[in-house]
Amino acid sequence: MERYNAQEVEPIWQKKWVEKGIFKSEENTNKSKYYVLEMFPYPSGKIHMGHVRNYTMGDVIARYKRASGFNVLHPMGWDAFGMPAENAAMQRNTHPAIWTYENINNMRSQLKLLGLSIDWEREIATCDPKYYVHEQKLFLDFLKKDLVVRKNSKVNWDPVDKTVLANEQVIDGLGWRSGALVETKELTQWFFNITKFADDLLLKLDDLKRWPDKVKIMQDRWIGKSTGVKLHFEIKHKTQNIIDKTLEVFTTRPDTLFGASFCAISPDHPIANVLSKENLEIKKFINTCQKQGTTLANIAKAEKIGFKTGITVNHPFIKNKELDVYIANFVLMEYGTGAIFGCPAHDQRDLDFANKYQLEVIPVVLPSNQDSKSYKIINEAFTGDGTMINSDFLNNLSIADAKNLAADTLEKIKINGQAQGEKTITFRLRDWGISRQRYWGCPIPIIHCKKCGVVEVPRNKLPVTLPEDVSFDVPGNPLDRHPTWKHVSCPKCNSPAERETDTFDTFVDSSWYYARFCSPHSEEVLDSKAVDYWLPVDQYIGGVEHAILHLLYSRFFMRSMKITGHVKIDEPFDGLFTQGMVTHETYKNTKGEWLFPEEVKIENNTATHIDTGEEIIIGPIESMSKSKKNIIDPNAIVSMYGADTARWFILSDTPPERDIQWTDNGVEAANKFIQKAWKIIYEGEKYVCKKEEGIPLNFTDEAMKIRKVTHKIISEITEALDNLRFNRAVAYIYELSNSLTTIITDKPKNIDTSMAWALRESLEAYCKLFGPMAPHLAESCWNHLGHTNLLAEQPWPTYEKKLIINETSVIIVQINGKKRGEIEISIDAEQKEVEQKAFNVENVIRAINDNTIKKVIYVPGKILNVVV
RNA sequence: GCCCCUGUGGCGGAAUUGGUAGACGCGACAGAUUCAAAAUCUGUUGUCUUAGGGCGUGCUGGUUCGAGUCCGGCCAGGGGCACCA
Repeated sequence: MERYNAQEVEPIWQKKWVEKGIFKSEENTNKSKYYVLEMFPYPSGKIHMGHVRNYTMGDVIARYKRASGFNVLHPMGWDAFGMPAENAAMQRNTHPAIWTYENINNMRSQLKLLGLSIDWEREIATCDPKYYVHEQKLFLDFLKKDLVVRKNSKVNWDPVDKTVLANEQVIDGLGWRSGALVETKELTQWFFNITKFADDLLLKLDDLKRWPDKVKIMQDRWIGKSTGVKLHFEIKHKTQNIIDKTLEVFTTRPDTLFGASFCAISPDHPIANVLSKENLEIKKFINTCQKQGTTLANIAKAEKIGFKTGITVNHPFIKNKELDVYIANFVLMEYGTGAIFGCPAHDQRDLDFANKYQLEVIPVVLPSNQDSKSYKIINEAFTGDGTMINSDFLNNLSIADAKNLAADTLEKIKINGQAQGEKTITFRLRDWGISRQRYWGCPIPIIHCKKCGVVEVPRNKLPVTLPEDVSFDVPGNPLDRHPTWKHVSCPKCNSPAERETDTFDTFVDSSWYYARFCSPHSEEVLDSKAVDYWLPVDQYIGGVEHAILHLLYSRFFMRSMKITGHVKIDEPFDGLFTQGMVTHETYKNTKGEWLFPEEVKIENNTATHIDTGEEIIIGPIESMSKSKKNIIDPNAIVSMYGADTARWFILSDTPPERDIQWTDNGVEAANKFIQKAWKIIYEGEKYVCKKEEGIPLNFTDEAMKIRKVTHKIISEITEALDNLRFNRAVAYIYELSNSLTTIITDKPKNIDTSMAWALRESLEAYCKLFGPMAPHLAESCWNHLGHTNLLAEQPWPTYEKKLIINETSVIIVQINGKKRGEIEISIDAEQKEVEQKAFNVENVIRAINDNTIKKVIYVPGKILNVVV
């Protein structure tokens, strides 16, 4: 027998698939469609094991669905804009475009080695003007429908690099590259009006039945809807520069108003701002708060500090009661109105604050097990359910009723001609800022004219492309300092004007790429026929790290594209699957330096350096990362074992949503299977009938046995793949392998025609079943069984129901819930019959002994439990 | 602090949703083959045992004829959010 040589064989099948174009997809309204999509990669230069896992899983689904008769769309592209290209440009003095396209070429060829069933003719790169011209059109469409707003916002500004930093690039208040103290700068920026859909984005989460709950919960909390009351406290005493007559406060607990003992505003509140100008101590205090916000977050989190402003407000319900207004470090300007009233008894933060400044603590909610006279709050606020006390007209009500009554009452009271309070809904979600002061992104198609203001670039002048002659040797945005690029004439009045030099956040690029894949070459933004046919994505697969932003932005884009008439539906992804990470042991030498796995030799649980023999410490298992060097290069695995081994390993043993640990033993086992399967087909083929032979009338018991196993396993694997349980599918493949091995190693000499037929049936099903997971091997096996067509074009095997139902079943006999024996009996046997047989089992007789039988429970086909 | 997930042999993990716990794989041990090794194949492999069984799914209590699965309380590990009024 020839050893199966994956490295030699795999390219041959890959070439055949391409030649026959079997992964090309076209709209075909006669067939049900199935759109499989994996999150497209950032072209960093090399694929990593995370990619292998992601794309292998998608490929299994794509191949399985294709075999199951679906018209499958399975495209691939590149999330090609973004900062790493600019960083590379700075470090290596190359152009971002050159670096990016080189990386794309590398990664494309690496991905192709994996034998993925991708329609490469649909490939897109977001940095391609042919792609982003449509993004610019979409932006202008959104602008017309008021989905885009322009407003001021604070950004992290690195004064050395002269650039805006993302939050994650600010480390302890310093720029990650320059180390400069990051400043807060106010810039006018473009925003997508995502808050417009806040309610709908929240509500429709319920309809996403095939999304992980985890992701839905995260989005729910991110949107952060809360219902409450916006209260206008009348300001009683104030300093001269304060012009406000009321202090606006948001609360979800209007029921606790009678327990209010102070008000507090955020250090960033406009009133605090005014005060800081007239009072140096307040200014100092605010500065301390702001420092704590970034650097000392962990230390400061416990301590609640405040500053008494001297301003007081009137209590809305209690005449002549005034509350002091503090500036407090724990009040956030970004949430609600940036001001609160404090009810220490029923909010821990407020209680901590009140205890520090000796403010009164009035309990207004009484837990059911407490007495109102003795009930006191000392160090722990009570946030549970109860009845109202010390609350005048709210007394004895439940919290819910008190909330309603308090809110209704506030709406009726008028101060300064307006209601004192109104029911309000607030969201944590804020509008999506999309302006980035960077070069390597999609230009925002806007021109700023001194006379006409903000002017759209006319559609026929799109795309606004990036200038190529830029340098990265000086800090700052190359678009801004380019000698000619930004200077244009106003499309409206023709006078000198300037281009917008900001580019889009790269999340914009990835918020609609899945739609563009439906018609990647269309002159329109989206071809409605294609989009209506293919969308939504039936199965989207990617890392959970995109649970919020990318997925929420995409959901926003679909809604917006619906308003602009590009699509007809709201939700982009019908099914979502978030796969786990790939992990590996870590290795360090005694100096504490990380080592690559290939530098380490492990014997009997002790590790030594492969060259020097020095002692190596085996560290914890962590997700593969360059910094810890615990990485395995997919290329190395593919060139050593072939793609099928890598694919097989990544699918085996570990459930796909969990982290998978990469081990050498695991890879060996995967490779062993590849060889074993080939051997089964190679040896088994000697005994099978001709492929055109018809089904025999009768089967021997032996033949029947293998047929039954085969059909059972077809049904199991079908179910496993329907539920993305790849590890279980692999286990069932092994089971069939074992059954087939037994037959083949027995080398049946007088094989009869029914066995020859059953064996062919089984071997062909076998190939088809592992086909989606090890596609190259499957083609070789299919070919060896005498077929000249491609397995990738064969239909998924079906099972006969009657072959997976047994005529007899094994009934477990229990005494008091403990297994005491088993009997085999016809599937439709009556309970009486089962009992009779069971009571003749030696073990059962012994166990019952002299005890009297109290009760007998019979679960048909499964269990007979005798209670004695 | 809050929320979510996970906890089953030496290891990765199965268990049709309340019905034989440990499928399948790895590792280990034994045997076959071999001059020998690798590879391959065949067994054995939760644990204690007086060989009848006993005990076993993080701990603990409960519901049930019957619990890995359901409910209450805890413990541990991982992830997410974090002063959200």
